[in-house]
Formats: sequence, structure tokens, C-alpha cells
Amino acid sequence: MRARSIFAGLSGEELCALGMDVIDLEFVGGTTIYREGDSASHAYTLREGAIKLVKSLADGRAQIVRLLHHGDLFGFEGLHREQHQHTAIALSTVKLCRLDLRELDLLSQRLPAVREAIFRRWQRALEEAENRIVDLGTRRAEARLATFLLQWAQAYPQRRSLPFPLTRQDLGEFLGLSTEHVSRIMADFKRRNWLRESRGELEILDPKALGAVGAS
Amino acid sequence: MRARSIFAGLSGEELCALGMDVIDLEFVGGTTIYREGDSASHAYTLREGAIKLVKSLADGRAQIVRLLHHGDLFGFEGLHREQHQHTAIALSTVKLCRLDLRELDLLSQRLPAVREAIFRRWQRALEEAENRIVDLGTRRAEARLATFLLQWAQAYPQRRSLPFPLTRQDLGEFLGLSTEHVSRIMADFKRRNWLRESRGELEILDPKALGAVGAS
DNA sequence: CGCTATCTTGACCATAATCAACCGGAGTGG
DNA sequence: CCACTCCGGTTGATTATGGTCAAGATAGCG
Repeated sequence: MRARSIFAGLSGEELCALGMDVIDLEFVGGTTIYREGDSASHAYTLREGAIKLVKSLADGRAQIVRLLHHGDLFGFEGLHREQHQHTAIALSTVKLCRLDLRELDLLSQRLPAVREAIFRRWQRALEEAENRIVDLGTRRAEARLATFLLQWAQAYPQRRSLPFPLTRQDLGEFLGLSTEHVSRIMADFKRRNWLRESRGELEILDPKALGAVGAS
Repeated sequence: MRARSIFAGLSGEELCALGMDVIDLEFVGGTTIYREGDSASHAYTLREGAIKLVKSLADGRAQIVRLLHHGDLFGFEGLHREQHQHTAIALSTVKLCRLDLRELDLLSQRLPAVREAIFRRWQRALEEAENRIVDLGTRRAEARLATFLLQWAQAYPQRRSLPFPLTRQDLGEFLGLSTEHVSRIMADFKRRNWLRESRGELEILDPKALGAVGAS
């Protein structure tokens, strides 16, 4: 875990010596960790579980801006903004590290390696956001869903059965589709024996076929 | 201009003393400045004109990932990536500053202010990308186009007639729509006297009405 | 003046949203 | 234990939004 963290290369003692108080937290699925517009005092690293970052619209609908897995960082927009830009909601039971943003800022000014690591994550996030723009702008529902499922699977390598805490509505809010349409496509995939699903677990039976649909 | 640049706060002499060779360039509309996959040796600041950053798809279609105006930075993905992630194409005659990435990297390590400035731009780009995700995921064509036009206008404050070098196809590739559909909506807006258009110039006659459509 | 690009318009089709009904499992309370 | 409810998922029928294909219209431009 430490290898993937922004503190890779720093020993635990160094961290403590620098005065970072890193607090471990745990939340059950459904918990809101912070809300869009909350004043941003902390950033987080996700140690276990999955989280959605959501933007709510005036009409009550919502768009999932990003989905986070083991090892991802979030809440870092507070480094430059007063307020959080999304609402962060746990999809499953999650374990987090909470970092004080002020301390992190000081630390990153002192240690170029930390700053660099955060910077890189940021770039990564931008690239992924841009890929989603391409996806939403050019691909059809089936293709978006298929590639999404494969990407989700990549977050859990060497597992035949994946944790899959997303509802149809979550999928819709991520992919820009109605829950009904997502449901139809998922049912279709299952009928073709490309997938199996049971209470929060997903098994991808035919990645090839999904990839082919996703390529369209 | 300097005030908006990443070197805000640094005098020209300081820059020269630091050994940055900043080269001014000028291209006519339609010129490709660099291509997706090109090895990234330079970054740029846009001093005048407009530029599109494009990702091309296997099937020949394209998606405009970002549109750049006076004061924007681009090509900075080369700081962490070997290759450019988009193709950059001038929409109109553009004036650029070209910066050597290696030198910029060294400079930014030396001067926290520069690093900070780049970081901020990056965050800005991520926020805008996330807003586009929400847009593409939840809004209808009319609304997307209407808010886009208003945003475009914001890039040219206190001008009643705006430079508008975008073709219908550009608009489509930015908004995720077919050129025909863009054409229809634009024609519709013009019939309602919300817009006027003539050879590369756009005049927004009724921002209120556009805003109302965009709010849906 | 004619050529080519782009834009516009129309007719038709496809994709996905909406509205509504129904199903099924997990609680819950009698 | 069974009925009841609630919630998420599924399915169907209908609508609407937008794409596709094709045919003109326009506007630069040599």
C-alpha cells in the first residue's frame, strides 16, 4: 500500500517526524464522507473499498464524476480551493487515511517528492477525465457499459469474482444513462452469458465479447 | 499577459537569467502544432487566437477534448508523459510562446512559484473536464450548445461581436453531436434572433434566452 | 464564372428516455 | 410463520431526442 501512496519512499518515522497526523477511518457503505461545497480541511487516501465522487444537479439528478478504488486519493482539490468540488459517498465499507490539508501543504512544500507524487495523480485524474469525455461524446450505451465493466475488473486483478457494489442507478449516473436502459443492457449481457451477478459480486465470463462490444 | 502567465511575478530579466529560451511562434488557422503520440519536447502558452485539443478515434471520428483561448497553457502533459496526449490544431491565426519542457521542469523545481502556477492550471483543467463530463452525461443538445456559446463569449469580455472560428463540425466534435444536429440548433437559435453570425464572427443578441435554454 | 467547402434542410431511422406495471428478495411486525 | 412493505431490478409500450443519408443552398475563392 505504501508503495502506491503519495508517501512512497518515505519511511513511517519520517512521516511522524514531520508532524503529519494521519488518522485511519472506516465507514459503512452509503456514508457521505464530505459534501460538495463543504469547506475542505482534509484529503483522503482510500485503503479499501470503493467511493463515488458525485456532482448533484439542480433538478435532483446527479452525475458520478469519478469512481475510486483501493489506492486512490481524493479531496485534494482542497489544496487550491476553499471547498470540496464533489460529494464523496462510500459504495461499500471503506477504510480511509485522513490527512490534514494544511499540514499536507506544508509537507509538500518541504518535500519535492510528495509534491511530485500529488502532481502525478492529478495528471492521471485529468487524463481519465478526458477519456470519459471522449467516451460520453462518441460512444453508445452498450459500448460505454462494456468498457466500464472491463475497467472495473482491472481494479481487482486476479480475481474471478469482483466486488460490485454499484446499483443500476449508480451505473446510469456514471455513464450518463437512465437506470432502465442500464438494466436492459446488463440483462442482455447476462442473457448472452457474458456476465454473472449475485448480491454485490460480479463475474465476467467473456471479456473478449465485452471488449468487442466496447470497441464499437 | 504576463499577469496571467505562469511566470506572473517573475521579471523578464529573471527569466532570461534562468536560461529559459522562450520562442515566439505564429501559425495560421488549420495548422497542426503537434500530434497525439508525438514525443513531447515543448509546452506552449497561447498568446492570441484559439486552439483545439483533439483525440482521434480509430473509426476516423474525433472528439475535441479542450478549447483554448488567450492565456491558456497546453502541451504540459509532457512534464510527466513521454508523449503528447492530444493533437493541437489552431482554429484561427495564433501567437504562441514555446517553452522547452526540460528547462521548464528544472525551473519549476527551483522556483516553487512556477510549480505552483502550473499546478493551479492543472487543477483548473481538471475541474473544467469534470464539468464537461456532467454536461455530456446529463444535458440535452440544445442546452449544451447554449451554455457553450455563453462560455465562449466569456473568453472575449466586453466585445459585442466575438471571433468564432469554429465550424459546425468542430462544435459537434466538442459537444458530442452530429454536425447536422448542431446546424439545426444553430439555425433555430438564429431564427429566434438569439444569435447573429457572419464570416467567423458571432453576436449573441439574447444571452438571457440562451441562458434559460442552457439551464434545462 | 465555376469549383469546392460548409452549411442547411428534409425524410427516415436508431438509440435511449420516460412512464408504468410487475417481480422478487430482505426486512419487519403481527 | 406468514403477510406486508420497501427497494431495487426487470420488462413492456410509447415517446423523444438525436443520428444517418441524401439533396440542395451558400459562400468564399481561384
